[in-house]
Amino acid sequence: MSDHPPFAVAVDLAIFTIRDGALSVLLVERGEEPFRGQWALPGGFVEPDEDAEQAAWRELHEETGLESSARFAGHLEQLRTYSAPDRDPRMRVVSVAHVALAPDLPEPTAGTDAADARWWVVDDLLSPAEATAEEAPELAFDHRQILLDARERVRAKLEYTTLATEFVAEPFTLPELRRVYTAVWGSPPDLGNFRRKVLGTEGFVIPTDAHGSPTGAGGRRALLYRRGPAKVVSPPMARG
Amino acid sequence: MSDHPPFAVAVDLAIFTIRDGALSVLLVERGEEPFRGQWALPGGFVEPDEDAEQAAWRELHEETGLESSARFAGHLEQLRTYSAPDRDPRMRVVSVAHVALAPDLPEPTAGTDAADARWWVVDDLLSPAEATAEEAPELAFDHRQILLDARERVRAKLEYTTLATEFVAEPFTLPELRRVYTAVWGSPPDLGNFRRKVLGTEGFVIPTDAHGSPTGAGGRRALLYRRGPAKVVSPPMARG
DNA sequence: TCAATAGTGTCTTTGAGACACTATCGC
DNA sequence: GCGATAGTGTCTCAAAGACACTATTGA
Repeated sequence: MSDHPPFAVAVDLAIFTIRDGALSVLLVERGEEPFRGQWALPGGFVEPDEDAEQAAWRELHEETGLESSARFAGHLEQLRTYSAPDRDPRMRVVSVAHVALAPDLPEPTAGTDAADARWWVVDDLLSPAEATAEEAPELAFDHRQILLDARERVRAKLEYTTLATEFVAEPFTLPELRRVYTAVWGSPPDLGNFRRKVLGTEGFVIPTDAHGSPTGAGGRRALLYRRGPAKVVSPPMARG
Repeated sequence: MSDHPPFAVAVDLAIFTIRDGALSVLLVERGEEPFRGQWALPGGFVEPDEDAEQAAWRELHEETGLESSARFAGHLEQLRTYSAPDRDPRMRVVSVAHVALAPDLPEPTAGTDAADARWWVVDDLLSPAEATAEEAPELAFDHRQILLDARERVRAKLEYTTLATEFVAEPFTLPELRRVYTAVWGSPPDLGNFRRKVLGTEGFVIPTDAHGSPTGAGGRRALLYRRGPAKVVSPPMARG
């Protein structure tokens, strides 16, 4: 009972954004063993002087290439810890997985130990039917399970929090915000009911007096909003 | 980036039960440094051949004294991981905290490295107003924060899951189940509305044809139920 | 003027909140 | 009978679901 065998402690990140109307996640192609050449969630080891959340922020900045530039504007939270004894063939590693959300991040650049990095459509990666244009790779380690859990966390939190606003850049329109729900849940919430819920929830969004640009050819210009201070939505917005 | 400093990985448990109508948690008095003599959540180090959840189950059995006897019947789930660099003065330890629920566990016996072990009323430990009969000890390490997070997890999960049934032994009456909500949320849900919700949620409880014994002196005998297969309550039961 | 998108109004249904009422027990 | 607890019924109100309708833009 008094021994405490050494472990390595890592963080892994499921970094989500909405690209072309689809929930997407950042993966890196591993440049080193194990799983060299396979795609994985970005991550790294926790340093001696930082906690897991700080390590996650650091990795997030490194992987998204926003290290030196302005601060990352999105949301980061701990998901859960994965600790199966054989999850890393090299040694005993427990991983504290995190979920990050961001509006419209730039195309990533490969980090120091990654051969490549790019966005993938989450449903392409997780759906068994792989009739999609993209080849959907198997993920390294237990990262498929982490990604499944991360997607479920995001889906659930859209129901009872204002987290969706973290997926859009300010200022944003209500149709943009609605497209976030459409991408995450898989089908669009009713337009009228969606507006009633968002606008009827105190502090969800703050109206501005400006209008957005037209989306395509023709169509009314939507009003622009900013994120409000509210964090929870009660009662929750029901998932389709 | 390629170094991976050694950590110890521990599990800590917030083991809850309802005793005398109050949400209670099991604490152990530490028999060794650091924090010798202070009260703490039970826990221990993860062994090389087990994952965190297995370690949590093992500790749960050890601490509740149910090791050799019949299997523990309650619920166990991961809460979150605590990893502040200075959370343990001896060395770098990350703790994967878990929450466990059980009906009516016996008075615990001190484990190998604990001087004592007993149940505490959670509100006595966490409320700033310490006008209670019990002296409310400061908790060792960051265990006060873990207990706060664990209580909030349980409170939240009573809203949208059938988790409350894990706090009562089968078979149970609806008034017993209602007392679980009363203890966790701090005030009793309306009796009629509570029954409507529980009985109207398919698979929450399964009726038997037996009646319970009278509670005190006089009063109708309540029908007995068993846990149903349902895990979620939708829409959620609103917290008072 | 038409297609496309943004936004409003309203009827229906569901379910929670509140609370009065009835039923069954020990004494 | 009475007090105590278990259980039922019902009125009201808040909010979601469904969907029709109006408004504003570019081509």
